[in-house]
Amino acid sequence: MEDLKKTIRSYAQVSDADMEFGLRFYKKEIFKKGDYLLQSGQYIRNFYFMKTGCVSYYTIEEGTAQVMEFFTEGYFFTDLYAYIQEIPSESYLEALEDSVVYTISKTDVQKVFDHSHQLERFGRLSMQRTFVINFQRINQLRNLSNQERYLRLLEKRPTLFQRVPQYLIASYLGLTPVGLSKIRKRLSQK
Amino acid sequence: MEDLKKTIRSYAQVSDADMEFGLRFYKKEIFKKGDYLLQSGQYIRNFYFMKTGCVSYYTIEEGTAQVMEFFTEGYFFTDLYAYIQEIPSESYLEALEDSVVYTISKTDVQKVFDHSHQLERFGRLSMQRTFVINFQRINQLRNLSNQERYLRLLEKRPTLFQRVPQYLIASYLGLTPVGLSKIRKRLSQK
DNA sequence: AATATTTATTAAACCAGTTTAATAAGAATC
DNA sequence: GATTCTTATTAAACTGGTTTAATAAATATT
Repeated sequence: MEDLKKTIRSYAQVSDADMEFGLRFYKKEIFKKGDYLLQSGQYIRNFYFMKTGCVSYYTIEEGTAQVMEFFTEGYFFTDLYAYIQEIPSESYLEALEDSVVYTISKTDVQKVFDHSHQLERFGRLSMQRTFVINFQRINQLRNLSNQERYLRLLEKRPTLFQRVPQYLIASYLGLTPVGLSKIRKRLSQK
Repeated sequence: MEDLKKTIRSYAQVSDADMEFGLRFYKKEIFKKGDYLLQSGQYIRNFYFMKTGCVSYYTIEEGTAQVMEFFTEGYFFTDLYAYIQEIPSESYLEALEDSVVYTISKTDVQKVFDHSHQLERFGRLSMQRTFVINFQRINQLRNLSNQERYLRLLEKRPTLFQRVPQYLIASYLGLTPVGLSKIRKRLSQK
């Protein structure tokens, strides 16, 4: 769990004792391609850390998947919206590849935060990080064209395009497969 | 500062001693209509709580204002993006009405969190609340039509339409004034 | 009250996406 | 290697917005 430890310490100073206390609650889990970590209607009880693999986070709107995010190596993830509010999820977490994760239950997270002010701070700061990412996301949705968002994704997460079918990337960008195909054609003609 | 106190306690249990400790750092400030609490290029050093009034939070993209949010009574606000990252702001906070706020500096916030685990928890939970709101925002940008978003806003914050000029609301919805006018016409014809 | 300024609507031409449907290309399975 | 299934592209008609410009309505100023 070295990479989990390192990721936590990239957010906040945590003593060895507190770190050990916290890490004891994490368990390793393995999902096969196609497995669901979560399905719509279920309560989400766990937080995840992606060791290796890829999980898509999506809802289904009027019959078609709307991909919110692709979680890859080093991501902390869950259905944070349902997790925070303790409401049944309206989303899916599906392994797009065989994936290895470390996972901790929400009740254990609470124990960890109660026990350690340092780890509660980690919790606050990782929420802040999530805020920053979501803020950028909103800005990009508002201020960039679809073509620009496609180009940014290509630049920022180039490996995604090898790992994930294009129609899911189209969905992630808020497009239809046809729309993305048009953008790609337009770009290739220059 | 009763309403500030009440709002804090709506997030987390806070003892009278800790609450008193925290509130001592807040100062009352008054802004006149048209005043800037923040301008692009400046560092934002404070967190605000809106007692009475209205402040718009916007960037300028290619010469035109892009309104991110209208902060009204009971809102905690700042340019959270620049605040968290301690980078120069790219945004403006402008009073659309004479406004009374309570404000605390970031360094004092840090003091408060260091001193009180309960208030650090308030900090984490208010970040969570912000996450939930941003998440809904992203979902609405992705999944709703402009018309639907207009109708939701009308339903959720009806008083805004009396307080704020329509072209700013158009901007908030990610539209041009012409676009919003068309939507309103289309709706009125039914 | 008259005038100037700001804000909102309308019209016309345009554009980047959509939907539907057909086709082509690629990957998996027998 | 042929067949089937999945994924990507293309075409055509359509749609909900955009831009620009003119006009109308509301608000502020003298």
